[in-house]
Amino acid sequence: MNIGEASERSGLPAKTIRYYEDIGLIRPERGGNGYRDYAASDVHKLRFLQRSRGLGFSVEECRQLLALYEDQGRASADVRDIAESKLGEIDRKIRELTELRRTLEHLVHACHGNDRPDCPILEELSDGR
Amino acid sequence: MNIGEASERSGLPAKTIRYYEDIGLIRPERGGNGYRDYAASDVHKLRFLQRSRGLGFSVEECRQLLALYEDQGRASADVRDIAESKLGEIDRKIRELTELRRTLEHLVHACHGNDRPDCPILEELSDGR
DNA sequence: ATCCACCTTCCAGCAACTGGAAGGTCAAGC
DNA sequence: GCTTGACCTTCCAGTTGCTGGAAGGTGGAT
Repeated sequence: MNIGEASERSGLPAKTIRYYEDIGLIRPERGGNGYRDYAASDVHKLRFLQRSRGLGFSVEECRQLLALYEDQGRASADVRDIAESKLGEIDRKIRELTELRRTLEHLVHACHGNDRPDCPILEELSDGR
Repeated sequence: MNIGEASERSGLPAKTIRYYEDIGLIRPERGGNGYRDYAASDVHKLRFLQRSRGLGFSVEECRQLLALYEDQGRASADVRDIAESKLGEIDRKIRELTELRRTLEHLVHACHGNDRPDCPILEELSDGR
């Protein structure tokens, strides 16, 4: 399929997909006309990139994550180690996100759209906590 | 306190803190010597920025999130609406991260460091799923 | 007085896109 | 078969969000 469809299916802008090719992340086939030709498995990888980039992994980290998928020697202990360390990072991110969520929800509930002056979070803040 | 201590307490490099000042996110006092002088509440905001940036919110989004904190008219419905939409985004991020975690864990368990050729995820991939 | 670790500004470079120009391709309709 | 329009190509420049380094001022300790 052409880049337009790959873009639509993966949720990544065509520009970004071309950029990912420039830096060697995904290497689609080329048709006789010079057009990029994406396989369904490429789209799968692009979606994977889209998700992991959106979650704060650097492109280099994504390259590693992707390598876990692509590794032809698969199942090596090295590869598993990388995956496990990424798992640790993901867990940390989930924890932080959950904490941020709690903070914000607290804010939403405490400040429920009226003008009462006793928002506990703002007081916390001005306390310097 | 000076920028060094603010950096240490917030987990942000001093460079980044100065950059955040450049773009108008945090405006510390200045001492007679021209040094930046951070209040404890500034550090609180910096920590908040550190967390939310690390979780994939853009600087502009962080500016909005921060505004929820700083809003002097506090508790307005507008402010609450922004907070609620951010809550939605956070929930989505948590969901995606959880999904990414499951995918990776699957990989770790399926490919447990030996050379057996039947990694189910790789098969899925080459299927084009 | 002289360290040395801190602070300042400024300017340059990097990562990861993003937009736009200039031009080639292809299926559809006349 | 020719044109139109939506696609595709490369290339180059700009943006965002830092990050490093130079050049120089500050301030507490010896």
